[in-house]
Amino acid sequence: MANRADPAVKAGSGHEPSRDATLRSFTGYSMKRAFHAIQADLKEVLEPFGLRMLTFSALVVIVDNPGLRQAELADALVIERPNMVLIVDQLVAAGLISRAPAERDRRAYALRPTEEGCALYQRATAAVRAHDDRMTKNLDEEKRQLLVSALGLIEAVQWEEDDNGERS
Amino acid sequence: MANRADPAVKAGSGHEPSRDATLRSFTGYSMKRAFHAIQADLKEVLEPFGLRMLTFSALVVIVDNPGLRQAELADALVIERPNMVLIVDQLVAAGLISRAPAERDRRAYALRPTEEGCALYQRATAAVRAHDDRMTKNLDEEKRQLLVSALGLIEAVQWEEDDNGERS
DNA sequence: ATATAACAGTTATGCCTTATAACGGATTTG
DNA sequence: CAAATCCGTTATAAGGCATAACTGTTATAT
Repeated sequence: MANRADPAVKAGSGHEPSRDATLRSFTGYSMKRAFHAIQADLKEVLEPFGLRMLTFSALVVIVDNPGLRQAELADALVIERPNMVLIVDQLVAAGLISRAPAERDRRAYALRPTEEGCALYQRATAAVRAHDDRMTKNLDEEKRQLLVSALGLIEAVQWEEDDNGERS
Repeated sequence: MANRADPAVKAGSGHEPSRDATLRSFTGYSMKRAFHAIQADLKEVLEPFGLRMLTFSALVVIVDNPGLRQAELADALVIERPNMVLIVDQLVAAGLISRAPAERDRRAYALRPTEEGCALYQRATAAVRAHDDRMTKNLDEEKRQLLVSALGLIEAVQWEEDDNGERS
């Protein structure tokens, strides 16, 4: 039980030494707070481009993988298909991508960036890269890569945890 | 400018090497995916206790800081005061905390855990600790602490960022 | 070939989280 | 005392996320 994190922070001393000491010992809590900071900053970064986090992410994947279908896009971004509809709608309405019927399958749509989409992709990714550099400016490159690596390992746990579901 | 991340991943080769390669170069994107995995797992962990992430977090802070006010609790968890009301309501309704009038200030409430709250705190934190260990099982202790440290440094950027052209 | 299952996109719906404005009551400050 | 501030609250809105159910379409099985 007490392998780590044994703060026992109690009030009453006179100054409060961060009232969330116990929560701080949980990786998820620290991640939530850090991600919240990133999210708030990124929102302001993307606002001038008329993009949100999800529309930006979708645009990037579409530019990098022109012609993919909505289901593939949803899979890549780990978004449920129903929630993908509005995101694609918004990108189409903004003239950033086109939703053309897919070849050999009249059910699906092939998503491709327009010229405006490609242009905005360039400017937005540069801005987001600057944002990312700013948020990680207190980390040297080694620590930053270790952070990303650690995040990937955490995400991967869900796939190796109980290998029940997928047959792939 | 091109200090890192130059994927230029295009489709068409035949096998798709993760369609979100560009996004993967952004710290925030990796963090979102990792946090998403943690959140999903934690939700199931807390469900048997009748708790959500926010109610659990609030309960922990209240147990660790008995007698604090709602505004202080909201501050500690970086939650807006209006959103704190329902969380506290839920904890009170579950009989886990008490909302007693504060001394010397008839506006405020002093939040204290009940015995049931303390008991649930013990069991829930143990379960969450196990969950956290499970999610970080692929990280040795050094990397895990480095991860938490890096997350703290990222979160801290928002407080030291005033000299730049950003609006506060 | 035809019935059945599986799939792509969509609609509708609901829950949770987050954010803001505004209010009444209480307290502090000038 | 008057004004500003603070505490908790209500109302409201937007966004993210998840599920069921529906339409057409494609693939599969008998």
